[in-house]
Amino acid sequence: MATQKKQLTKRIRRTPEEARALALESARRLLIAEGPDAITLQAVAADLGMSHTNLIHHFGSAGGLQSALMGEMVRELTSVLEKAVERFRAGEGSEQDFVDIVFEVFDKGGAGRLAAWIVLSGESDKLEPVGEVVRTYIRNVERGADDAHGDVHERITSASLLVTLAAFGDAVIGDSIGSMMGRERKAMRRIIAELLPMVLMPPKRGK
Amino acid sequence: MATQKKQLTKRIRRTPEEARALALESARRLLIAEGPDAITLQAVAADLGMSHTNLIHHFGSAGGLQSALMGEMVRELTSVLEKAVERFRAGEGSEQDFVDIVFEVFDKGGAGRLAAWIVLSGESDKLEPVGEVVRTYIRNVERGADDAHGDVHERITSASLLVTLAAFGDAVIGDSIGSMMGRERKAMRRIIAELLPMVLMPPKRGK
DNA sequence: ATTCTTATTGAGATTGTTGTCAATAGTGGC
DNA sequence: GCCACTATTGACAACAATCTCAATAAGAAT
Repeated sequence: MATQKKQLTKRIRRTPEEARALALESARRLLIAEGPDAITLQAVAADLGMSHTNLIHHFGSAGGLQSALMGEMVRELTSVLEKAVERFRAGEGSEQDFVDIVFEVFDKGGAGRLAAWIVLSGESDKLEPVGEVVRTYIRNVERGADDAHGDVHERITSASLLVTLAAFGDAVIGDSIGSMMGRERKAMRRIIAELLPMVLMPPKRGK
Repeated sequence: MATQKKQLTKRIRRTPEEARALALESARRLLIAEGPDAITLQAVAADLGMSHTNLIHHFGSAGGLQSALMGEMVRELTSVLEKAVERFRAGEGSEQDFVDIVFEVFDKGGAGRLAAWIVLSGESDKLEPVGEVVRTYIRNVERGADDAHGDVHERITSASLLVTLAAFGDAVIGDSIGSMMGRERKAMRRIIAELLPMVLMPPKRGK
């Protein structure tokens, strides 16, 4: 029967949803600002002014918090991608617009650092929902495409690969690489946007 | 005067260089196989069958080991890049050969995971040596290039950006993305090699 | 052999993180 | 007001990682 010390500050009682939302928000800030290792129960709790045991109460464990964060960010990423792809298919934006949106979610949204973290910690399967979006996207575009330019499937997956990898790379090391080469940060986006038509509708080669 | 327990196994005495080399080798294996968090003094020591205090003796601290590993890998990366660039400039290989070499060092060499780790842990300045290589490369190529295709500097940095970011992205998340799209791993290399001439010698646009 | 250097080791001390457990205090329902 | 539910907390245990320190042993030099 251990006795408990007198309470110093007033408790703030939140709904479970709100508590979880606050924690995930804080964890994401930490991820983007200081990297994956900074996401500890203590750090998140301190950032929110609550005890770390409360986080365990809501997420079950430290791993639970990590998984929840990954899940949330993957959901957000897929959602943004879905909308961007839909707009592009409907002809409501230029290649540059599309590329910008993808680059933005990987960079500012933290999806790039998130993906790097997930892969580096050996949990690649957590990225599967993104794969699902990509696959249905490819299927949809194929249905609406004309067959004038050879293998439709190949062209579309090539373009997707190009944009995704470039956006990812740009988000994680674009800052370093850009400053090394003395180029402004947006350069990569322009290059990709200009190359996109070449991949989607390549000039006919020998056939 | 604490007494020390009897020695169980024979000590293996190495030269400092050999001990450091072994440790770095082991640390690199751990990085590639299990991610940055797996590189602990204990894990490396266990892998080598030595005590972790010995690693502290040779590297000063856990951070010292990390820095040494980063330094070594960055040196190797820059060296490989230098040679590849030199060969490509001398016309001794196709675009595909060049791209393959860069992709390979980022992937198998672990440079991709290394770079991601460095950036995620906020030590981007450790990548500066790579920047130096890239800059002298750009200067060299500019000197030998003909001026027929507009802004030489812009074209060359664009191509470098493209290859570097793509190789990095491919090394870190290429496996996941590739399997999501049901494409073989080498697809990205082919795409980049095909696009390279378009960036280096773009078809003239309106001028 | 003897000495000297230093690579190597075991034993704690320390710290940070995760996790358990019982006690406490908001909040809504009665 | 009273009660049940549970979000929240403090105390403490368990563990892993880093690091200090003195002791030890391998190899070279003399």
